[in-house]
Amino acid sequence: MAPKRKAPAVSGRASKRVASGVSTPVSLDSDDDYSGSEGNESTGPNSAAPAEYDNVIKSYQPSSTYVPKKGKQPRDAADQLFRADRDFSDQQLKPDHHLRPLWLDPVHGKVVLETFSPSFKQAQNFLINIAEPLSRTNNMHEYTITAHSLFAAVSVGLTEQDIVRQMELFSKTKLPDSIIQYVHKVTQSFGKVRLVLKHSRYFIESNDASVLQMLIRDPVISTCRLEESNELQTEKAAKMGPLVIPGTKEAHGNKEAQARKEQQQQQQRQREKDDEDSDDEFGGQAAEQDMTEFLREEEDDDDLDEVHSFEIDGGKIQKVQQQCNVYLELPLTEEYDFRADVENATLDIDLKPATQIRYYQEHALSKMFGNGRARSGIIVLPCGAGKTLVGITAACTEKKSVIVLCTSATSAGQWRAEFIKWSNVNPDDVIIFTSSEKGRVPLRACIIVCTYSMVTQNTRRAYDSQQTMDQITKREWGLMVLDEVHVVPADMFRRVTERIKTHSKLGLTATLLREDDKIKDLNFLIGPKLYEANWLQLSEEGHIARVQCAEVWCPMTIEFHSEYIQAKTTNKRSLLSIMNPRKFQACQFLIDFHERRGDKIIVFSDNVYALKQYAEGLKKPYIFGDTGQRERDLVLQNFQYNDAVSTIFLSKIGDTSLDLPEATCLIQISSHYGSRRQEAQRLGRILRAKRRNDEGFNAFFYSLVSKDTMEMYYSSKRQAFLVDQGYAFKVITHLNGIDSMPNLRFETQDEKMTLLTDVLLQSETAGDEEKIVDDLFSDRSTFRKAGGGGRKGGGSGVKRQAGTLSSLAGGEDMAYLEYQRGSRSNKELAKPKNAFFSKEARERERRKKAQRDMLL
DNA sequence: GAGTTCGGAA
DNA sequence: TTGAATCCGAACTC
Repeated sequence: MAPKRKAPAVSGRASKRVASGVSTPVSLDSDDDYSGSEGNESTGPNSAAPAEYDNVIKSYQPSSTYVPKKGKQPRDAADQLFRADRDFSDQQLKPDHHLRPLWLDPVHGKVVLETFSPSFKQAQNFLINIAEPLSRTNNMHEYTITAHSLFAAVSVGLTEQDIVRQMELFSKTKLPDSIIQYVHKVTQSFGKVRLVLKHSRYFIESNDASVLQMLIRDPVISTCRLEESNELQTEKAAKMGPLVIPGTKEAHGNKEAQARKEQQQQQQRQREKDDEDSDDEFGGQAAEQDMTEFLREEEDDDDLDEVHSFEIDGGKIQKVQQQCNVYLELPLTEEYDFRADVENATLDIDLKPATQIRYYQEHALSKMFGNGRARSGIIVLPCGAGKTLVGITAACTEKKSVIVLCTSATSAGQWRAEFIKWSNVNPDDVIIFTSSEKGRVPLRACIIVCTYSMVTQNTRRAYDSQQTMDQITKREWGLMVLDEVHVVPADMFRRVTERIKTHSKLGLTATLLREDDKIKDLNFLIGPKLYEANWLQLSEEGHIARVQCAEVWCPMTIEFHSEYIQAKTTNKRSLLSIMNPRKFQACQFLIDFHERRGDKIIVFSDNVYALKQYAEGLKKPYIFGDTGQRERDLVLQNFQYNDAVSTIFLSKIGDTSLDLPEATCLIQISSHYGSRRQEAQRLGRILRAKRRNDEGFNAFFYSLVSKDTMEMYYSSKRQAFLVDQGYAFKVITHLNGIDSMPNLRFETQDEKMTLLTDVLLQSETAGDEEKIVDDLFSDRSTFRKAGGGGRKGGGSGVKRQAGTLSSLAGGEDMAYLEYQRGSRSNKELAKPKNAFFSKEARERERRKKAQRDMLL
């Protein structure tokens, strides 16, 4: 028997959630015993909590029957990390705790996983199912158990017993009652109620009539009902046999694939065996069982029951979902029994025989189709790991009409191409619906690929697109694939789930995060997160590239820094820190270094002015929003095929809309505040590097940061996601060899000063272009006034004139002249047509010429 | 094809 | 923790 040891206090993010919670049983002055956290019991100070707190309380973490040690008075700043509610030192450790990898926080539902533990792998597989990963660093992974994460666990087929049994197995301490009770409470209520689409009508369905009776009485839900009576409809539930997902081992009869598969399986078994061996040390029974087997076994257990239901208004689904999910903690699961569906036509589609999906894709799909039906939910895979193929395989499994939504017209085209590439679908059945390509929607089963905006457009719809839209909203879809699903919660995009009637929804994304809190809406708009891949694991296995991340600290020059200190606006400050000459030099050095290694380099800058300065200063081609399509293609083609062009500069246009499989090195010179998603997305640009399988290949990711500026703060914030994924950022404070580099820009004081004055001038006028442009008309102040406001202003008459100079260069005279001449509308006349006066036209010409010179 | 409008991002 | 300012793409119009 091991002596009683102290369990460490845990602190961190999850605890924040509880900070304001009424339920936290912390009290420094009360000796009352706490019988629970519900807050409406009459013991303890919480009894005073007003009734409206009820929901808040409910949504909190494990209802705690755990009573921590009585608090002590805080003594110093660090003391809050060891507050009474986080001090679990009185928890009894199991004798063989060193073999078990989990630390459980009985109050906040936080879990710390030791990666060096012998049973780390099984514990991780298990935790992925029941908890949200917060952070995965070298030695510790941090998870949190929430209502949603448990909901996801239940929805992929785990039972309360499975969860408790495994937790007990992995935990270093005896499983606290608070957690057992929480799991019980949550699993009892979750997965009980389903949302079902039948004959274009929506029903709330359950095997348990009493739950539905309760819902009918709910004031919000009752208003969403279609029938008046309290009678429920009742019918027998159907039962189905097992299902085979295409592209998996069961699906492949073919010998060769079989052999290959078997070899892989054998390796897999060997790996598992290794893991098991370590298991046996403490007799882990359940851990041996792979999660997918769990899923298969847990199938069809509700076949005996009758199914009860009531109908709700199709337009109020979101309201019902929100009510159930957020307030009643009774999330609606959406499952589509597509094999029993005879109403909707079957789509003739299958994966091409040679197509094999990777193990994690299969894993993800087995979560979706685990019980023979299609569950709605979200699958998280890093860029380049084959999200598209997951979507296509899902479509091939259901074999019903599919609608694919993507963010841009380009990616719509790519989806269509991928469908044709991987499956045997008739190309005529894959229809693109964007503003530039409006296919006709046939009545038969088909695949529609369209942009979100095409579906969500509210006003001014072209006639033919309205026609197509009607076709889409009128019919029932089997599967809706939402690409880049993290964009969906934005209020606009909510409409897609409202407008399109679909039986199942599959969300795909690489980065399930936003800086706002709308991300949690996904839980009821689409469904729970079904699967999330571990980036590091995939890169170790060679599915995506290995990446070295580094943050390069560039000291500010004295002049720049003193200007930075004095700068009044953040705009000026950020420009100064971006244009820091030392940073420019670092950039130049890194480009040179990697070009010589044979890398293809992308340099990102959010700031367009800086982008131009850097690119032109280094004589490299660049692309930003205003760059025309033809020019873009020219630059990209050269980047891809021309060895002389190894570096291109991109504005944030490159974040999403360009496909750049050649890139192997990425340098970031400025970025948008603390956006973790942008950082992750940019990293994603090099994950699909074609050369990733070369021996010892590494991709590189640099962030250039000016020291002693806000950039330092933002940079650390941005990295949070990647660090949580397990990436390590090296800090480089000095680039070896930069001092001896020939032709370094901004070496002389003169050059630096010129740059500084340029930057200062720019920062004063940035975003206000008309001020600097027009040297023909010198009295700026007058015509700016005359211009009638800026971008947002201008109630009547000519709108948005001041957006560019052109609107008012030479002021009203030009416009007036044209007005007189033609009979065009006001709007059109506001801008002078004469290219000579247009700064932008001149600028465009100049740029085109410069780029051509560079490329040819 | 160029320009306008709108909405999103964070 | 919030907001302004900026950039960008899609859809539509002519």
